[in-house]
Amino acid sequence: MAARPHSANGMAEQILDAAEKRVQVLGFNGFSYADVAGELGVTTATIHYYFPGKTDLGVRLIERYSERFFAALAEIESNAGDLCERLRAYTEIYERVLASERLCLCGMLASEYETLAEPMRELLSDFFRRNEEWLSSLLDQGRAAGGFDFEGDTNGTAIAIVGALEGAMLVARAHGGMKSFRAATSLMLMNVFRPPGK
Amino acid sequence: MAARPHSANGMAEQILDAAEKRVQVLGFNGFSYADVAGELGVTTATIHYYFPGKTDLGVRLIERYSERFFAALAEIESNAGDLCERLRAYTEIYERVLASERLCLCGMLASEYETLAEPMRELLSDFFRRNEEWLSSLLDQGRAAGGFDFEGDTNGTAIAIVGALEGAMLVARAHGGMKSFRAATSLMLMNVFRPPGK
DNA sequence: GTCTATAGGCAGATAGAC
DNA sequence: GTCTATCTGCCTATAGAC
Repeated sequence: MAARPHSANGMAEQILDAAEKRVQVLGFNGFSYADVAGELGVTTATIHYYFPGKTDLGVRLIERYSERFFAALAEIESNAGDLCERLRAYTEIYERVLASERLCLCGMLASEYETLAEPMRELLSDFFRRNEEWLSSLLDQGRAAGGFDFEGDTNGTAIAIVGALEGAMLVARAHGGMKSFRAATSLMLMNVFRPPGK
Repeated sequence: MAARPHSANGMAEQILDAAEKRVQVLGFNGFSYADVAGELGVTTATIHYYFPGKTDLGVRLIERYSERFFAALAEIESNAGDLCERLRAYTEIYERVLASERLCLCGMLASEYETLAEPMRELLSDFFRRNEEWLSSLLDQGRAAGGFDFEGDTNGTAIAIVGALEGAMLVARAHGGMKSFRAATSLMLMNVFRPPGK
């Protein structure tokens, strides 16, 4: 691989890393360019060079987070595990985020939805829609294979799972911690997996 | 009831009403004294007269919301309905909030938890703890009576229900709307109510 | 109780030197 | 690419007149 052209290489990624952490902890309206600049040892003008407006930064944050998130879902699919293990792996993505003392980037942004510019709103909606689609597909397969025993339509169940995990993270931080998050995931998994006839 | 002493009577409540709406839509960091003052036709100095600091206002908002919320739970208990109807009524509290194009005040504040002063954090934790307790009691009764068929401990199930409802509201606003919220509640209710042997 | 006036700080953003 | 310097605007908060 050829050497990168500039010494500044990676600055955009460093900015995204620092901003991402702040959004996941403090929210999009809870951090400033000065915060990020301070951590990186640059001035706010440098941040504006890479991301002219805060919405530009926000858009890239959602895009990058989504890319990684759905890459992780593709990773789950490429692994051999059965459908139960895949759903369990899905919940573990959220659990790892919470363990790092952050919340889901898109969950945080969803709470600020009404204050966000349109480009960010659209990407946020896409994130949840793609989660819903991925889970719906998994649930359909599980139902066809006989391993899952949930009731109701798969789309509704899928979006309910996303909401349950996002909400479990939210509540866990204010009350109950990781223990209450795990209670929520295991309850959800038991309900989906409960063997027919039980 | 005697006449109120001042023409200004009710100003504190009007401030709380206007601020509450803003927190439920925009978040605690998403509104300003100027917003509230503008709606009420007064200046920001008037708001500061009743609530010297924004944290004072936030504390009263949580206290008042909690009083009303737990009064609604007491109302549910005083009505004759069976345990299934009570749990259903619990979810309808959240549904009415979402129908008014707001989110739960405490859910919104939970997303901003790390930016809040300590007095607000404590009251927030109390809100979720009291919800957990109320639901735990309901679940214990339902289990003893044989009407509920969930697995796992009641406290974990209780906090999972709170998280599922909070998260369902959050996600519904960014994607799916009321339809996806209802899917989440009916899934949750079916799981708790599923008759043994099914 | 509510106002005018204003302080003091921090936000996002820009121009232009280097 | 990154800086210095600065702008404009909004924020929370306060002093003091009425």
